[in-house]
Amino acid sequence: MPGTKLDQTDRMILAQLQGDGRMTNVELASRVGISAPPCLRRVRTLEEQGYIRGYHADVDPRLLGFEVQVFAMVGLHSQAEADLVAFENLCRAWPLVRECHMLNGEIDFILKCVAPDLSSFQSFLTEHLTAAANVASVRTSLVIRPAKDDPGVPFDVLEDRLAKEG
Amino acid sequence: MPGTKLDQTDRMILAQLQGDGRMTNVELASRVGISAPPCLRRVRTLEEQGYIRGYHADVDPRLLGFEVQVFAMVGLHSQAEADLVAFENLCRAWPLVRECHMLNGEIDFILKCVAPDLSSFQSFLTEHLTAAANVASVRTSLVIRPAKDDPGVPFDVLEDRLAKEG
DNA sequence: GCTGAAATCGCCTAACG
DNA sequence: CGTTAGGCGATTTCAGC
Repeated sequence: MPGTKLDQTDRMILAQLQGDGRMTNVELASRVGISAPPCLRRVRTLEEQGYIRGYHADVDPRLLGFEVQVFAMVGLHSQAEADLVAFENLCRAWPLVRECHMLNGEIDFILKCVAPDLSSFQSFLTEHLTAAANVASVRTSLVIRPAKDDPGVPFDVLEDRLAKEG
Repeated sequence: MPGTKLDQTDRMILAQLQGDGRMTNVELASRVGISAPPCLRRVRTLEEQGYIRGYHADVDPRLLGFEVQVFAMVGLHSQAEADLVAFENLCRAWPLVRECHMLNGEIDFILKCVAPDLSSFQSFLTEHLTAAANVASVRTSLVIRPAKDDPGVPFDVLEDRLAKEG
């Protein structure tokens, strides 16, 4: 599906749209040094081939009343594939769970959660997460403060790498 | 700074732009049931007041050659504020570290990292992260597969909550 | 204050070279 | 990939609720 490999213009487009996803196409085109029509064609292709998975406004959870962010490290009793998938599907159904990643090592999953306040998170924790089938252990850590939250991919690292390879 | 409280139209705008940050303003206006000019004014206000922190294309790291995603749990020797800030600034300077959150409990920080491959991550780990001043312990877990990665805030939970309060 | 309607301006996006 | 060109969206202005 990814099909074609990207040239530097494509990578510049991705870097620009990662930085400002609402930029107009003419602005984008001028920044990457081509005219608008081919720029738009490239963007459409990048979307179709999956390089761009979507565009999202970055909304401040705290200002909207979600005061609490929590990381939850989850261990399961069974790591059989069917049981892993079952737990992933549970996570997808829980709106307070925003991210769920399967890990190697002792922790099976890490979950990034938000909640309006501590008590509603505790309710979720006791009534849903720790109560779920196959869940063996849950360790939670409150986010005291977010120190860095950059989107996606470091394009400068990518360019460095490509430069060294030739 | 947040100043005014949001009405339901504002929250619908946020929910829509979180779902598709590149939607045109007329499309957005029709979805939330008002005409384009007031809709645009609301969006600008939401941006100025910090409810919308930015717009970002969601770029696929793997297709761009970042095959490895890692969570790193970091413990520090000193939790004095100056030392915490010093570590946060290090993280901000490391491009492979995409997120850094200060936590309560035994773990002081959790880092979400990306890297082109395992060996470049190992290099970063040994030469930079574990070598950094004040770092006491680092535990890393590779992401086997991402199971859920939803942006921001669950607006359905927010609306439920507001409905119950009246 | 807010919204909506009209008008202008600029962008998007075909078709073609 | 660039240029042209027609249609649509964005944005200001102004009037009404």
